[in-house]
Amino acid sequence: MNNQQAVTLLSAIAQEARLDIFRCLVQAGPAGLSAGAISQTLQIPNSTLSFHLKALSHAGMISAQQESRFIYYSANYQSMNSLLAYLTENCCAGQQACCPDVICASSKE
Amino acid sequence: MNNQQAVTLLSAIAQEARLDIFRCLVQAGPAGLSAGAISQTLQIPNSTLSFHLKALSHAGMISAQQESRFIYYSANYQSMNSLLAYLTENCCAGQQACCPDVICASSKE
DNA sequence: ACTATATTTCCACAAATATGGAAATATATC
DNA sequence: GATATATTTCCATATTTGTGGAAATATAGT
Repeated sequence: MNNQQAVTLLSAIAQEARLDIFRCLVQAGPAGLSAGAISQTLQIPNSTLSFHLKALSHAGMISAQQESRFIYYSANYQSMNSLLAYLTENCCAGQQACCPDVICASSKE
Repeated sequence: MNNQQAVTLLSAIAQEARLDIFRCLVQAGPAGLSAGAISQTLQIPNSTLSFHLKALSHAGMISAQQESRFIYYSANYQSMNSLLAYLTENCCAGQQACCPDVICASSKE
């Protein structure tokens, strides 16, 4: 991960509609959701949704997988985690206690 | 943390110069760095740096603290961690194994 | 007050981004 | 091949964002 890659990923989710879409997919899990399901859940017009899905996909934040007439989109967990790691890299120059463990509550139960 | 707050924070660091600045401060620790030190380290013109520091500060990603002639900027670790938690909230609807613990390597040693 | 240093504001311009209706393009079913 | 559904492309427009020189504003030391 470098600065530009991180900016690409961050820009992808630094937008209300796209952040909603991304979190929706993060919570949906690896199976993902079809464009239609996302459109219906989040009440986003088709053309607008398509624009944002493309942006997320192009940035590498999500992946698309065709299945018959539907296209299933899913979060790219690897990108997400690389990004989070980049942001916190060498945090506080090695002095503890500045940032608690908060990643992925679901992986902690 | 809600969608708009998260977008505000993400937008703040979704830009090459600002991401550099932010990471610089994350690594500098709570004591922070003066505007001049940042300008010198990252080779950013004063007016441009000021613009970006203001953006980061206004978004709540960093904090400013005056000390004599200098203004020390430091990362707002609480914002950062809230943001990371929001992104990964309810990840995979509770099924493990999608996202490893990656937060703040320095707090793990 | 004068000088030096630190930081911000002002400004004008260039570039990128977000929006949604209408039409076009898949893909499946009858 | 006709029809229905899913998704994308096209387009024009409005808005936001990034840039850096020059001038203005702090703050400290002499």
